[in-house]
Amino acid sequence: MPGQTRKRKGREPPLRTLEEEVFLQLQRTADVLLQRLEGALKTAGLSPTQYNVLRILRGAGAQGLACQRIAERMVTRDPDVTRLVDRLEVRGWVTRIREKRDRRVITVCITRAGSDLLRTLDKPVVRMHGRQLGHVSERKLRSLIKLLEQARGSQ
Amino acid sequence: MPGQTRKRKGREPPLRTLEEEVFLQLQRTADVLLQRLEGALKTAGLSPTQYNVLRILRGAGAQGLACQRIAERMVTRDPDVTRLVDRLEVRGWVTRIREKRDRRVITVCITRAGSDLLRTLDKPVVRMHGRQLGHVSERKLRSLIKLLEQARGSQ
DNA sequence: TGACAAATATCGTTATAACGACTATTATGT
DNA sequence: ACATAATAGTCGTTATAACGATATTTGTCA
Repeated sequence: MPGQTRKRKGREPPLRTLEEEVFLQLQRTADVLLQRLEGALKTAGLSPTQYNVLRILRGAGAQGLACQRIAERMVTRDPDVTRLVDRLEVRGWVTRIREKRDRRVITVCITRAGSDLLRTLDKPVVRMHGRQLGHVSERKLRSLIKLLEQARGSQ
Repeated sequence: MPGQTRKRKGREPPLRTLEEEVFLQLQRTADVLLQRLEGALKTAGLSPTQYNVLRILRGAGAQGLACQRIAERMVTRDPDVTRLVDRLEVRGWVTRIREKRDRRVITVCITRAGSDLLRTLDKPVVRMHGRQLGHVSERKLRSLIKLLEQARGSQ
């Protein structure tokens, strides 16, 4: 990691600020936890992003969702929903429909196969999250959520 | 987001657990803060990962660091340090030396140009982090760090 | 109505990440 | 000393992300 505290001759790199420390811890923790999810999804051939989109679509139900609405709800931004959906469509997990009312809009729906796939993942994913964070008390988890919300609140 | 609470006919998706909620908040917050860093680094043509490696190398000083040591210290894992270093080398920010003592090892050092580049970024990055998290009290930031450490402690 | 702006999605291209296989070098054990 | 394993880094390939530019359709307003 950068920003050491020990002295060296010449110009030293600046000390790390508390804010930067938070940033680094956050990135590091997010990465570690993400790796676990990747592991749980690997058998299904899904990336975390693809999994996220399928779950969004499952939540949307039969009426589906426009691409832009999908983008808004994603955990991590991805400006190119088109190709993300492309891959899901090729594998038969979603379908696309061009809206008649507003022909600019494409509505995406999860298929039966997509729902089935998700269902096989529900329990493993919940278990994985349990193993991952089960050792932290509920009180602390709630506190963590609050702090995270605050941390990105200023955006 | 997936995992709604409202009822629907047929099988409903399972409710979201507290652990999963923490996971999602964590990913979301990490992503939002990362975007800010990307913005601050864009003028220099650096990605957050490249920036991270340069800072690691600055911290290592003149003696440099083996590729594997770099990988260990990175904020987010990247198994392919080779090509990451390739790009930095092409742009003149690092140099590579094959070690005589153990010829399997390549030691990477930051160049003067690399250090200069980092120095121009130091203040903007600190300021950016300040804007990003300055509205959260020091006490809360410290609490957040502790919780994040705990959250990934079980790995 | 017609010109122009805004919204929506798609696609071309380049850069980077991900996954393995591979090479070179050193350590280990008999 | 030699075969074998372990270590460190490189590279080939495929998939995905990032950045713009480009249709297409709809809304706005003079």
